[in-house]
Amino acid sequence: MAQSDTVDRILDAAEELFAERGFSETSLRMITGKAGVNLAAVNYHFGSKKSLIQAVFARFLTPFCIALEAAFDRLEAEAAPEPPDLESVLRVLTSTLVEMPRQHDRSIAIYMRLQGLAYTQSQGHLRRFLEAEYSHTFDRFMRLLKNATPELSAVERYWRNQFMLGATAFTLSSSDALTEILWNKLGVETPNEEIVDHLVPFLAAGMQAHTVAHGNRGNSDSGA
Amino acid sequence: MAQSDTVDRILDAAEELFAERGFSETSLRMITGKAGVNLAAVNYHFGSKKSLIQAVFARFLTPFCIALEAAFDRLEAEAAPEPPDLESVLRVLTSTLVEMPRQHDRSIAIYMRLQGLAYTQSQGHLRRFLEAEYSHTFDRFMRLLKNATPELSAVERYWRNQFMLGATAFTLSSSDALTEILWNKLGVETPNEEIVDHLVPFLAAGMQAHTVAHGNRGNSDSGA
DNA sequence: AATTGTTTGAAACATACGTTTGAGACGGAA
DNA sequence: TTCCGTCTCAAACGTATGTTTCAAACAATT
Repeated sequence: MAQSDTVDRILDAAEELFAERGFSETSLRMITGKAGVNLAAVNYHFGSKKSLIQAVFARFLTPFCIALEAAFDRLEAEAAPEPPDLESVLRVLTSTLVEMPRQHDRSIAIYMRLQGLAYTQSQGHLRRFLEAEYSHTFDRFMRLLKNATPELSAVERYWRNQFMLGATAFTLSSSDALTEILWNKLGVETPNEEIVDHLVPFLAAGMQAHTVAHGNRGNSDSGA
Repeated sequence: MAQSDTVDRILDAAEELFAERGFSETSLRMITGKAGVNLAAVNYHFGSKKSLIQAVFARFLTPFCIALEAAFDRLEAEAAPEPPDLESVLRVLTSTLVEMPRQHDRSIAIYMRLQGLAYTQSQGHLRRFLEAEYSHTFDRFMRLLKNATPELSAVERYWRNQFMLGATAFTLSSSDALTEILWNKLGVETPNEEIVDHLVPFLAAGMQAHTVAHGNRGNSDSGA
C-alpha cells in the first residue's frame, strides 16, 4: 500500500467504530484490526489515541466548515440588506450538512453521531480542540441565528439552540434505524433529504414559540 | 456501619460518578473509593458492574414511573371525556420529573444526565433492562401524545416524536456542561428546573408546527 | 550499490480494569 | 460459649488497554 494509505485506513476505521461504539469503548486494536494495519501505526502516525480522535473530527469538520461559510456568504448576499430569516439559515445549515459527506461515500449518520458524541462523552481534550479550531464558524452561525430571532432573550436563544442541536443530532445520528422502523410500521420510506424537510419546520416553530414568563431572576433582557 | 448501609453508599457514589463521567469511564475502584467501602463489596452485593448500573436506574426510575402513572391518572380524570392536550401532557411529565428526586436530597441534574446517558451510551444490557421494566409507562405516554396531536399524520408524528426525544435527551444529558457554558458567557445561572420551563414550550410549538406539503408519496393518511 | 530517512512488524511494556479468592470480623441463636 | 450465616477486607487473578521498543523492510537520493 502507498505511503500514507495507512493514515486514511486508520481514519476510516476509527471514524466508523467511534461513531457506532463511542471513544472509550473502541480500542486501538479494534481500529487497527478493522483497518488491516499494525497496532503501532496509530501511535506512530498520530502520537496518541486522543490525537487520533481529534484527527477524525478534523477530517470531516474542516471541509464542512469551509462549505458552510461559503453557503453563509451566498445566503447573506442574497438576502440583501436584510438579515436572512430563521428558516433559510436553518435550511442552509442542514442542506450543507446533507450534501457534504457524499464526497467520501459515507452515510451522514456517522458524522451526526460523531458530532453528538463530542457533546455527550466527557472528552475534555476534544471539547477544547473543537472550541479552538471551529469556534469561528460556530459563532457566525450563532450570529445569524441571533439576527433571525431578535425577539428572543439571549438566555432563551441559548437553550433553544441546544434543543435544536439535540433534535438534529439525535435524529440524524440514528436516521438509518429510524427510517427502517418507520418502513416496517407504516410502509413509508423517508430519504435523509426528506427528514430534513420534516425537521426544519419543527425547529423553526420551536425557536419562534411564545416565551412564557416564569420565575426569572429579573435578568431577562431581550437584547445583546 | 449498619448492615446494608454499604449498598446505599455504593448506589449513591455510583449514581453521582456515572452521571458526571459515564459508565465506561467510571471504574469500580472510583465508586468504592468514593463510597468508602471495599472494592469487593460491589461484586458481593450486586454481582457485576452491569447489575450495578441497572440497580442505579431502578432505584430512581421505579418510584418515578409510579408517580408518573399516578399523575397521568389525575390528568386524564381532570380532562374529563376529552383527551388531555399536548402541553399539559408534556408538563405533567416534566414536572413529575422535577418534583421526584427531592425525596433523596439530590440535584435533579444527576437523574436527567443518567436518563440521557441511557440513550446515548451504547449499553445494550441497559436498554434491554429499561425496555423490559418500564415500557408500560413509556407506551402510555406515547398514547397520550397521539391523542393530543390528532391533526398530525402518523408519519409526521413519528418524526416529530423523535425530534422531541432528541432535544430532551441531548440537552438533559449534558445539562451541567451547558449550564456552565452559559454562566461563563452571559453570567446567568439556570437551575435545571428552569431548563424544563424553556424546553416545554419549544417542544409543544415544534409538535404543533404547520405541516408543509412536500414531495409526498400520496400516503399521508392522518389516522392511526 | 551504498546510504539515508521513513514506515512497518512482532513483541513486550506498564498499567488499569472487573472479578475472584480465602481468611477473618461481626452479630444473633442455640 | 459455640455455632452459623452475613458481611468486610487485603490480596491476587486474568485480561485488556494505550504505549514503547527495536529490528527489519522499504523508497528515494547520492
